[in-house]
Amino acid sequence: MENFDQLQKRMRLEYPDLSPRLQHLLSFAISHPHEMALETISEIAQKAQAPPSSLVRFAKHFGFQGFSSMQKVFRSGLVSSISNYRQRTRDLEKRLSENQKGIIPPYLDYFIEGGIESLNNLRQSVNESDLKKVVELLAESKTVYLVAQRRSFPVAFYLHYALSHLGKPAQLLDSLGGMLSEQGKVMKEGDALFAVSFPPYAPEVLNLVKEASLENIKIIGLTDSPLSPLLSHTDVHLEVHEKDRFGFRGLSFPAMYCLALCLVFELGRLMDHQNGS
Amino acid sequence: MENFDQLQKRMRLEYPDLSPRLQHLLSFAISHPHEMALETISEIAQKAQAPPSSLVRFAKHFGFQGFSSMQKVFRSGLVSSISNYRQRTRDLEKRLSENQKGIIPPYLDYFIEGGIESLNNLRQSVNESDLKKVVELLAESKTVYLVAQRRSFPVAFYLHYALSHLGKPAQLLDSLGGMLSEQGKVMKEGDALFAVSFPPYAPEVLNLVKEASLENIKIIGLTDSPLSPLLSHTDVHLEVHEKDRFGFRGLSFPAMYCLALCLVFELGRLMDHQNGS
DNA sequence: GATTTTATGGAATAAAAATTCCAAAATACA
DNA sequence: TGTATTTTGGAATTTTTATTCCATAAAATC
Repeated sequence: MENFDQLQKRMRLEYPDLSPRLQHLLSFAISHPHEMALETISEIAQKAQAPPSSLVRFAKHFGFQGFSSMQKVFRSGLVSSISNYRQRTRDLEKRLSENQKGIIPPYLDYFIEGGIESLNNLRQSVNESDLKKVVELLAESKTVYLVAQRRSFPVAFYLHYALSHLGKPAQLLDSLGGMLSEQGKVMKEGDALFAVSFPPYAPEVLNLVKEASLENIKIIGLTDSPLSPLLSHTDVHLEVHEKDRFGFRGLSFPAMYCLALCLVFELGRLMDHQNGS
Repeated sequence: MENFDQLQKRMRLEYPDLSPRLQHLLSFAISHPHEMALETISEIAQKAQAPPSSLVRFAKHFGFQGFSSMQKVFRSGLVSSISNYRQRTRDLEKRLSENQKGIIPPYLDYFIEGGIESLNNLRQSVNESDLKKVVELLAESKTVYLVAQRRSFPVAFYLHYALSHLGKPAQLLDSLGGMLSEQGKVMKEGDALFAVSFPPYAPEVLNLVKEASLENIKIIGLTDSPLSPLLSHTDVHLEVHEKDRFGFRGLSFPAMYCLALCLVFELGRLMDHQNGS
């Protein structure tokens, strides 16, 4: 019997020649191998948003007698990935314990562990009522302005993208051409300013926040510590503590993005709810 | 639903009080969890040298409705050995679907679990030699150009920030004023283009990549699937599969940022090493 | 050692899952 | 624009799988 890796390779190769539906199923199969291995044809069909018959057709296209025989290959792949995974974990543990000083590459696992730890910490560092308050402020405000500089900037960009897609009026204060302060002048009472700032706290952001707070604009802060200079001007703030790796603290910000995603999601729900009722 | 570890514990405890046949099945179940999880009742019956009805009886003895519901627990145990957070996610998903009306569920936890799962998957989806190749390409190139649009843009921005801080000449092609194509004209042989693209793949990025590859610029791709249109022009590529949450697939990209951070770190090491020797 | 109770296997049945097939929709082609 | 071809979804059917039930065997109790 053909093994899982071979099958996957073959599938990737044939992708361009498939019909739209089969392409769709193929990309589902590749990104959800566990589901393909373990669930029944109708459960998979539901998740992949396709009828069961298409899955049978899909299997047949790749030369299987039917869905079931294809699933066997996925199952064998699952089992072998388990042994690989266990092996890898053991290896990593061994290397780490043998070699406390210089960890031996690949470092990727090490960064992954750090990311997971940051995410786990997030559970504790964010309290539910602050989160709720932030979402409500965002919902109430006419326009949400987003500001961040340097390494925090991607978060603001990301929020701007997500809010816009939600239909929430949002403006990114990107400091294009050094016009940050001027960009900020557009804000009016009833708007909210979402400021993201991590050390070294950019003074431009701090200034903007100060000015905005004088104009009665609601300020939401996203930062890393209770000592952040931002906090004296915010109406609500969320705190995220990222785990550092070799001094690269929070460069990858998994917890922050996760929190941002959650915010947007909750805002979406709230907005739906308000429209619906 | 009871989880696999709890079940196993309970089974071991009851062992002495079971009938001979059930004892026999129990020891089979414990020593062959994969079979219990994946095969059909009759296949298991055959391997365990017992009739199928005994397996049903076995399951019922432990309070299950039948064999199938017990098998689900074994399956969840199988998967959780790959990523032990997955079961929790499933439980959460189930709770969410059971309770769709107005509860205040811990959505943040749900996104956290998703992030953790993405990070865990990253271990499997990135292979070491590709990663190494990317780092080497970055090290060799005179200038690294970064391109991405829309929701992928923050990653490119982030990489630009990190590379610059490392002392690696880097340029962000940000499409400011719609000048993407013109910005790309600056690239010369000896440079590298790092393109990030996730669905819906921005055509501008694809075009830029095509043009660059004609000019003998090394192309590095960061994308989500082997089916990405980018891939036919890249010299190396890295693949990241983000877990989706309520259809918000990869909006928060924890795995991608983690990978990017790791890349930068490895590049830094390589550069240090080359300068030092 | 007879009788009651419990355990067991396997055939019959029920349930679930996979597959087939056909009509309708979409697409390509003339 | 009409016709042929391909693709698609879903209901009907078949196959597979799980479960029930009962006759028989084994063990325990008296």
